[in-house]
Amino acid sequence: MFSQTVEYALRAAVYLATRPGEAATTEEVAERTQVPAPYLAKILQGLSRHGLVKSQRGVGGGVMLAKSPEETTILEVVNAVEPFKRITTCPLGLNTHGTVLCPLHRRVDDAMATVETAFRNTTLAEVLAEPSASYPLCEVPPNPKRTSLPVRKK
Amino acid sequence: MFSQTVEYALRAAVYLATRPGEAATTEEVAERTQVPAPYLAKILQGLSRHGLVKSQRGVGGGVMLAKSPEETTILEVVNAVEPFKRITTCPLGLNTHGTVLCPLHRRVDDAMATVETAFRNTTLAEVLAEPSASYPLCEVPPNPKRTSLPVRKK
DNA sequence: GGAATTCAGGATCAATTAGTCCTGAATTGG
DNA sequence: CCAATTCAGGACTAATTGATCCTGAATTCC
Repeated sequence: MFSQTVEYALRAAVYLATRPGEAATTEEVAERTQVPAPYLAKILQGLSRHGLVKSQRGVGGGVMLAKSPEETTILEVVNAVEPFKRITTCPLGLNTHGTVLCPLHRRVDDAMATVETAFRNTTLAEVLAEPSASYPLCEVPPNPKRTSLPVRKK
Repeated sequence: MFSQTVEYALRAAVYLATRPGEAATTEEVAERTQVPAPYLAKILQGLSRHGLVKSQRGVGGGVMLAKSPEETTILEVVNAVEPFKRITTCPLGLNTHGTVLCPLHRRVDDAMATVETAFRNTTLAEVLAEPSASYPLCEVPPNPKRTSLPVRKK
């Protein structure tokens, strides 16, 4: 129901939320979220253009959330990569009755509205705070803060 | 959020529900639902294979709902063309914690569950019965019953 | 300044989805 | 039986989505 890209963007956002104010490299996020690194780079670019994350080049750089996890909703993340498109006019193009949707599209749009609202009301902080048997990304806890430069592998 | 194919299948199903027990040709359904006829033919084939519609070849043939509109839910239609895929296991593939989803995927799946339930609880008859300012497919009422063979155009 | 690091952006490729077309088989009516 | 009708199914094309790769620009450290 949601695209691969949305799924990837949410994973990345949640991971970044575990390290607010701290830059993580694309490579690191990719490993922790199990997303193909080059594709994730594109997605993060998109989030950056939409002002959801800030990026910094060079040694010690990377990407970090632009706002706090408390202020970032998962709807914002979704909208940044793939605008949540509600049904506002008749999909058949026959706008013979203004903005009133037919019963079919009314019901479909109602379902979408429910999802949109749920996503609007959920912040990254809430996702992280939720008591659960598993960590946010089905993973072990986040990396420790980088104090020195990471050792280059090979 | 839903694919074009799902949208088309729902339109076709709703249209057929306006004429229960009566066969409509693919061409007729395509015109009334504004769906490309050859593509709709494929979709109806799928609905037929899943037992949602019955088809009949030859003069006077066409497709009709296999069950009554009261017994056909929009979830059945959706599932016939594109199975509603809930999140049952960790999408990261790290099934280190059985069937417990992490908080992120728990919330996403909850949203999907809401939609699935709404669709399961809505029949085609309910869609048609809903009082509204517009007809089910943003259209004029359905064609009258075919009493004689339709005149070939051109 | 130079080397290493890290993101930005474009070009490209592969896979999936959407849509078309053609031939054949079933059915009906003369 | 023959012609018209109508769906079934396969082959094919086009558009979108998912994914990779390469070059360049910004940044840091020495």
